[in-house]
Amino acid sequence: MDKYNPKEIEVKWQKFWAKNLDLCKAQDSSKQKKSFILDMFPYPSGEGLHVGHVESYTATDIYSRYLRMNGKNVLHPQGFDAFGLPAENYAIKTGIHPKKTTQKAIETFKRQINSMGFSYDWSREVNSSDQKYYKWTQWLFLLFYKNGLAYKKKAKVNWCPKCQTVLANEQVVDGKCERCESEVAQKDLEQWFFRITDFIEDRGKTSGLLSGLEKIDWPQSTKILQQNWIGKSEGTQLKMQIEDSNDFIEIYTTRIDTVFGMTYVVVAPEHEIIKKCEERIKNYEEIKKYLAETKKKTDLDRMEAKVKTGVELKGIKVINPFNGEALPLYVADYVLSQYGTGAVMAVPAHDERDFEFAKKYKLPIKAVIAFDKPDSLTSEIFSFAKKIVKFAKENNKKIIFDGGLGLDIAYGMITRSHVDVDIQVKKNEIEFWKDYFKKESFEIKKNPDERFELYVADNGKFHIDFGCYDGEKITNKLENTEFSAFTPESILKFKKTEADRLGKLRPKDVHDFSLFNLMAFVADGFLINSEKYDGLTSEQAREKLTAWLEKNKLGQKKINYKLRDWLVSRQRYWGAPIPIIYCEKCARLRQGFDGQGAWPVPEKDLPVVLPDDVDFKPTGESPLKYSKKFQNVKCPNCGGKASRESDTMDTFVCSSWYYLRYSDPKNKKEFASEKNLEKWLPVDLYVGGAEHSVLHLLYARFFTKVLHNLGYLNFDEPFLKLRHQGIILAEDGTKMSKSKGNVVNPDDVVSQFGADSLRCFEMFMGPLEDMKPWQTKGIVGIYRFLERVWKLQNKIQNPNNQNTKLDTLVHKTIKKVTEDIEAMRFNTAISSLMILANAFEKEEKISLLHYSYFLLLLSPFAPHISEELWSQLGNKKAIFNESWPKYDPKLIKDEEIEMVVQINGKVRDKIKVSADISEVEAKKIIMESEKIKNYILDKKIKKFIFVKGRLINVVI
RNA sequence: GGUCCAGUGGCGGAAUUGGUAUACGCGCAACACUUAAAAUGUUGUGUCCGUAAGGUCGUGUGGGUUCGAGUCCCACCUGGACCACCA
Repeated sequence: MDKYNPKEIEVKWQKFWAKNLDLCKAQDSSKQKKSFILDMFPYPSGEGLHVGHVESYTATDIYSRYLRMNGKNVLHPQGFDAFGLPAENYAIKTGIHPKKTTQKAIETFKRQINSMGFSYDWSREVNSSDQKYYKWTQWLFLLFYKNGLAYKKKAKVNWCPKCQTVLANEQVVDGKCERCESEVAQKDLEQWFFRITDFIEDRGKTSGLLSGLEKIDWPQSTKILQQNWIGKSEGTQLKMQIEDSNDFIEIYTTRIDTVFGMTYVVVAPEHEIIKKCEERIKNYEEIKKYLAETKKKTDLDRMEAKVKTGVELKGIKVINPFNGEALPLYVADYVLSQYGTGAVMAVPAHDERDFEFAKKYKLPIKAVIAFDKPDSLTSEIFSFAKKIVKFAKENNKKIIFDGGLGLDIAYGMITRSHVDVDIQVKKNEIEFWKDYFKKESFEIKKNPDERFELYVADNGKFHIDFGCYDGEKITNKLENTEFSAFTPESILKFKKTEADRLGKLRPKDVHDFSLFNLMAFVADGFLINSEKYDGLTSEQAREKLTAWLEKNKLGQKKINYKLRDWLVSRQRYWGAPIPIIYCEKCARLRQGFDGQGAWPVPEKDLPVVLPDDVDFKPTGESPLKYSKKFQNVKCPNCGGKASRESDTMDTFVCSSWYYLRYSDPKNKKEFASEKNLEKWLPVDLYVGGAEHSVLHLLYARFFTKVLHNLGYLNFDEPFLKLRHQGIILAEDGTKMSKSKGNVVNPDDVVSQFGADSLRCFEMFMGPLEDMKPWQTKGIVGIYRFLERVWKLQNKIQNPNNQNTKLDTLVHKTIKKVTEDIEAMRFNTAISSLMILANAFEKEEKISLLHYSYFLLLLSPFAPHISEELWSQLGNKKAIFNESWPKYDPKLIKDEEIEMVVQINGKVRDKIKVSADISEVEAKKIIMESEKIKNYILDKKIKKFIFVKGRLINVVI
């Protein structure tokens, strides 16, 4: 036998698999049950494959191989998300065409992927920059267009000055470009959008982007992320008249219950009312100046500004329809024009931002929500405290008394005040006080155990934390307070310090302290200062107030979303051209954009091919505009001279439907045939990074929903089960990055240890979804394990006497590995394989059967070595399409177990007993044990707890 | 600021979902093999006390529920991820 030489055997078997393509091939016509196991197709970057890719691809490869061995017809394809900015930017720098760099990168990726032994069905490879693919991306665009789901409009859009293109909202992070991190500016441009907002809620039989989340098996965190991104909020839209005019301002609020606390109104700088009322505004110059200032600010500036700014529109008052109050109107950039109506009612007593603004401009603060009645409660407990003190004096007892109002904090704000009383009594007088509190109908919940433990007494109105002291051991807090602490002054002081400590609300900011008592942000409560609505709960009030508005035609319920329509056009070259033709002549016929007639490219003329004769230098306009080859086009309607849309599509459009194409990648007539779509989709398992939680995953769901709604698909969620792989960090715990030079190149690892070691190591590092640091040293452990597996073949011999202990372990391992793969717990699967290998090593001889089982279990993880050892055993068939072993339930049962003997829950002994020992027998055995007898001595046994096959616990 | 997640040896991480905490691997130590080293193998490896047998404490901190808590509940501390002026 030779030494374990991964280099040699890995190349050998990769060649074998490449020659026997059917092994990986998904069978369109097979009757076996299908399973579609998908990786997010990679962007073929020049940097090559990353260990992070290897992690998720290994996971899906193990799963695919496992399913194949279980007789499933598995579709496990791979492809390339080949359009995108990096290749184009590289082209700008070097002049090398993106097509070339992309092609080269794809070759590298494929070489690296194949060197890992992944069992992809390459016959179904897709490449989004291939015209055979983007023909269908364009076709889908037209389908959207024809159904009113793609439209062009002038809008304020995110503009990245460095990338010289617009960006989707989703691609702007902290006001910066997701890609190059330069600050994003706002520009008014005419752009193409997809109506993703039409699919937030259910549409016919198609479930919406929100409700669809309920029926798919995705990580909870990802679902929540999508929900938050969609940002549904239910509120009220309210019309408010401008004093002495017929103009109205419409505002949106989720807290109409606080409407009586409105003390001013604010509009966004972009709000139309400013222009509309220009003549009436007395300080228009000042306003103009402010608007100019805010226009200069980027979104980032606006967000980072810690102090809110704004200017009053003098001469204009807005009327609160509920009480007729005329309120001042402000323009301030803390109000966003894109959300709601771009105008808000300001309730400084109950909204933090309004509060801040009101403080700065000295605007009135009116509280209209209370949370309980602290004043009445305070007086009640105050009188009770007096009563206790009096009683103590009468009976010559001494107590230490501390108390005050406590503040409950939620959302970082005060939501409720409650009464707290701490009483400490002398230890030897505790029985006396217990009796007293019982008489006062306090429930004593827990016996204080005659020590310094508090217990809670509760009479339904307030509770008392009750403890005792013996003159020495009292808490610091109580030491100096005796009962003098409990005064109205001390309560106020307590509240002040509490608020100071929180740093949230400072009483000095509020003129009237009783107001502070009642003030709270965010939370619901009871209405006060609200005329006939006083006493209602916030929830009741919202309903009544909205109903009143509806009756008077001043407002209605309104649902708002944060999600906007998806901006899909890009002023860049390396993407799929948008298949639209503009004709000036036809403009009258079909008013489109900028007075042009916009015509979809006829289906027979697809694809609109990306031309080669372009200058990549970004000018702010699409490079395609200057390609003669590209622009030389006739109007599909009148045949006259026309021009093409020169923008390309966001690469996320290409990746929103690629999974459908895998079912029928070579189809020239359709994006995929109905038959094949029905055969393979939806995707059964999708694995990829959590960074795609909103962008790609939301867009892909949107595409599926559109196609379902239009009758092309019979499912409305593309990915039934989704799992994320965690990021692999560099050894120092930081992110791997080229600039830091701490990137681990899979090629290096493969040449040193082999692909099997890398695969197994990445799976062994920890749970798939966890973020985990790379450990170069750790990989030798896996290599040693595989080396030992290699050497184990020396021990194969068919021993006559069956080794039942090993039998049990082998079958237990089959069970464990099977369950772990199903649940994608690959780390523990490998560890149980190691345990079995260690057990084999301890044996002088192992049976061929046991070893074969082991290899079958190992093969999805380390396919090369398994295949090699399998063939060395003389097997003709590749282990690749062997059957997955089944465990024998009879064999996994231990005959003898170690029963744990506990005394009061502490392990005191372990006794070897038969596995199905009964409680009676177990009792008998332990009562005879000397060790246990010593513990029990003459103590009374209260009871036994017996857990079959596990432990017995003696309670004394 | 909000939301979610996590905190277990020197390190990566296990723990049948409330039942022997630290599986498996790395590292470390001793020994064997060797002229020597590497490689490999064997043994040991949470803490404190003890020659030992054995015992003590022990899963971020403090409390609670339970015969029994890494696991459940409450409060706090620390770290991470995502979102963040969305009215």
